[in-house]
Amino acid sequence: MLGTPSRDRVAERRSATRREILDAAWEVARDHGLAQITLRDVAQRVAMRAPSLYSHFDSKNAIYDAMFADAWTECLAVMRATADKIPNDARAAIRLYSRTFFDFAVSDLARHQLMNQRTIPGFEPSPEAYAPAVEALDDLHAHLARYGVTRQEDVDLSIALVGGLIDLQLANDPGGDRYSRLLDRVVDMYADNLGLPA
Amino acid sequence: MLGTPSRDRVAERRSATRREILDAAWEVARDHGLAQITLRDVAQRVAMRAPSLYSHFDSKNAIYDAMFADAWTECLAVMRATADKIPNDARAAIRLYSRTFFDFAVSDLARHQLMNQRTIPGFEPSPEAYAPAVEALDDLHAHLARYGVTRQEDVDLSIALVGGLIDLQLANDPGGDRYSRLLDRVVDMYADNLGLPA
DNA sequence: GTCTATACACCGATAGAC
DNA sequence: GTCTATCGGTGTATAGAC
Repeated sequence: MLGTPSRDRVAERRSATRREILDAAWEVARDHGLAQITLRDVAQRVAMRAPSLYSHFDSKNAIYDAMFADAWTECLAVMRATADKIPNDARAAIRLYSRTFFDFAVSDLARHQLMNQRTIPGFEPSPEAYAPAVEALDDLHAHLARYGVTRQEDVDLSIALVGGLIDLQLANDPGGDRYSRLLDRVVDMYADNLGLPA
Repeated sequence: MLGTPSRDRVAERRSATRREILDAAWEVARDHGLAQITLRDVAQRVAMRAPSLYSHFDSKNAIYDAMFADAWTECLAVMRATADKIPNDARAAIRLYSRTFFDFAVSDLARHQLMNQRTIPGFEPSPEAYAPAVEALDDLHAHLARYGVTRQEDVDLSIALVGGLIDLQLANDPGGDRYSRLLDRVVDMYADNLGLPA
């Protein structure tokens, strides 16, 4: 069948177009803010009209959903990339793990708002988009378990401690280190409280 | 001047109308979410048309601004109402202070989003609206100073610790106590780290 | 002064031609 | 699959009634 592209080629082109749209959406989010994304603005950056986006995404929230999956997939990759550099010492290990997540979160405000805050009015991530986030959480549990930290409330606490610093860093000193430099201290407080060896 | 209300009466009526509009706005925020406030919805609850609100507020953001001042003024009042119940013991005092703020924040999601997060797209509080927030922060500094906690980074840390728990409580277990019950433990971690007497 | 009526520009979303 | 046209909704501005 001359001139008829294979089914794979078609699927590949569709997937590439989806990727271009998502990249454009991230661009808009970083330029004007996550909540300020408009379909017309995204469409313009991929040389389309706004309604054409509906051929690739069911709704604006579906774009947010794919971006949510994007963000947590990348986070998972970053966290696992440091997994083999993790030292044996428990405190040093938790410090590195926390620092990696902190730096990842703080380096992109729009991404952090999408991943960790409920800043978009009607948006709730779908179970599929949530999957990599659950995977990252499972990794955290496994990571802490290596040092004997297995109680749910202890894991909850570690998330609260790091999250509190991230939020303030982004809100009150974006690009600075006012709260970033408190991270190691907080991890040590945490380790002390759990009775981990100094 | 029979039938001509005094200047005071007029100002009083205007102020009362402003109050009614703000109360209606809070109602909408709690019913549908802070970002879902629409002028038409607020107007309907005070038996007006949307454009009439512009006789009392310059813009929608001006309503958010007045609500922001509202929230921090109330917070300040709540915090000061417990000020005379503060025990002498440093740890117990910081525990009570933290608990009071935690409970206040957690009891109203919309209010917390307005006070402590940047969830409304174009909104930035005016200096006047910010004043009670600054006052509350000054109170916190003075409170901690009574126990020898004066370094900026130590104050920052206390805010991050409590704030991290508040955010997770509202996001992951609204109405529950999953993170609330970790608050005293966090305060003790903090006190230990600062070397406060046990 | 206060409110209404009307209008504008923009948004997400849909219908239908090609 | 992409387009044009359009719909109901939003915040906002203004002219004019009372």
